[in-house]
Amino acid sequence: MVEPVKSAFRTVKETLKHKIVAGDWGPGDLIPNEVELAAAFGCARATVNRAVRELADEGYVERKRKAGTRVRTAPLRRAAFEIPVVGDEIAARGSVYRYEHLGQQTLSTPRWLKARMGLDHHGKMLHLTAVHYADANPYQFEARWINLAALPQAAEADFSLMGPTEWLIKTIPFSNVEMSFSATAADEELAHHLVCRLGDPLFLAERTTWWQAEPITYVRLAFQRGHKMTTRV
Amino acid sequence: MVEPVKSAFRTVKETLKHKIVAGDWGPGDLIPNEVELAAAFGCARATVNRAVRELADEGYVERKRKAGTRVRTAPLRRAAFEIPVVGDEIAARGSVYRYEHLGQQTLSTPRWLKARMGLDHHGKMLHLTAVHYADANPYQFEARWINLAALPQAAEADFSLMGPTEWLIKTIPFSNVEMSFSATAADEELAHHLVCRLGDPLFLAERTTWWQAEPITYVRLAFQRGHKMTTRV
DNA sequence: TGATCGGTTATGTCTATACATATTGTGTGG
DNA sequence: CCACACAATATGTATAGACATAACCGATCA
Repeated sequence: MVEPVKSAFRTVKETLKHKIVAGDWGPGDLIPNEVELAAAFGCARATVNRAVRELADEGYVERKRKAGTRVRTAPLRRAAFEIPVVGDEIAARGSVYRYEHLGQQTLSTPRWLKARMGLDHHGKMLHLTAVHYADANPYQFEARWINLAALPQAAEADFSLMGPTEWLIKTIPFSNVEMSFSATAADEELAHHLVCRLGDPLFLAERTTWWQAEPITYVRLAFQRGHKMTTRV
Repeated sequence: MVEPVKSAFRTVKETLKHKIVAGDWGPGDLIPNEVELAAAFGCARATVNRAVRELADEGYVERKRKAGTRVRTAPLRRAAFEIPVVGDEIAARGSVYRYEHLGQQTLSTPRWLKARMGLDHHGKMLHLTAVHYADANPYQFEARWINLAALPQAAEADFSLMGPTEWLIKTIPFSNVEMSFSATAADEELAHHLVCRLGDPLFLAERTTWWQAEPITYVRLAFQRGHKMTTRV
């Protein structure tokens, strides 16, 4: 547990947050304005401003000019996940990570993929499949498409040594991402590689990545049976 | 698309972010210090500080006293979801929301639930089941347990009118939550209520809620076949 | 009645300045 | 050559003061 360093704006923030969480100030209630709070806490308005601004960012209050600051009526329920690289995730759990490159081929872009990536022109895709292992157990099956029109270097990369995820992070470290999560039934391929039965329910993550508005890659990650993705808010 | 209002710190932030995303400054690179940036942008150091601090919060850079500010080597991949109340979610998609309360009973806490909620003492739980509909179609099956030791009022609440989620938000608007997502196979009950086949893969969300360190409720939400949870980062 | 125009108010941002604090690097003495 | 003290440095926080801006509210006028 990291105990945050004391500082005036943190004290103000924690004090106000406590009043909200404990219900002293209920949803919809107007809280004192910044000048009053600054006087009450004996600090500058800028200090109160930072405290209350952060509470607004975190979804505790809503602020409006002239109208003042109110406790949110419908508190924001946000879930945030850190998405680690699969190798790091497995290593962090104390297991040995192994990556098996199954194969790659250059294909013309399937229709469904063009729709998903928002591509209008024709072009080639590099298609890769791989399995990620934790110790001796298959952990995740990866099926990836890389847009060769945007990333021609991918054709020359050697994905038997470095996984496509690592290679992509190295090549374009900052990108925009759309992720979606769902459930799917194991087909022949998944059942074989993840060592489960045909039709078993599997947790599925899909991710499309853009770099400067250009679609780069789409990946479909099927997790081992029973996998859970967890977060604490 | 919301075009953010122009302001100096936003300009600084966007300019720096662009340099990072475009690769002008690569991972690990040291960026100019606040005084230099302030001079370059012709603004006060506090303005630069806010810009860079927000970039650090968003995972673009790492800051250390005396050592300076560096572009993150392993950019944080975060996925954030807004978790709406199911009724609002369905209404937002333009469908008609309907809620069907199936039943409720008071039970002693099962062993698995005590483990999950971190309860050591014995006590009663209110167990509820319900189905949420979008138009005529079942959307989500809800199985919920409410800790009566922490929330005795729940025993008197009428959950045929107001869904347990709404009731809980009203009762304890601000709480801590642990969520997890996985895939499961439809059992008899789920197949019946969600109108799918036995064994169909379903997307599952589980949520445990605490209020001031006290466990309040655990809920298991099974979504209609094919459901996807999507987010854009 | 109703639309419009200012004035008032609370938040939003910015500045200049100051001191605190973590961390690095340097130099000194053993 | 190492340990330790100390200076240098970049970020972290706080201050008072100022002006900007959105939004509410009442007054004025068609």
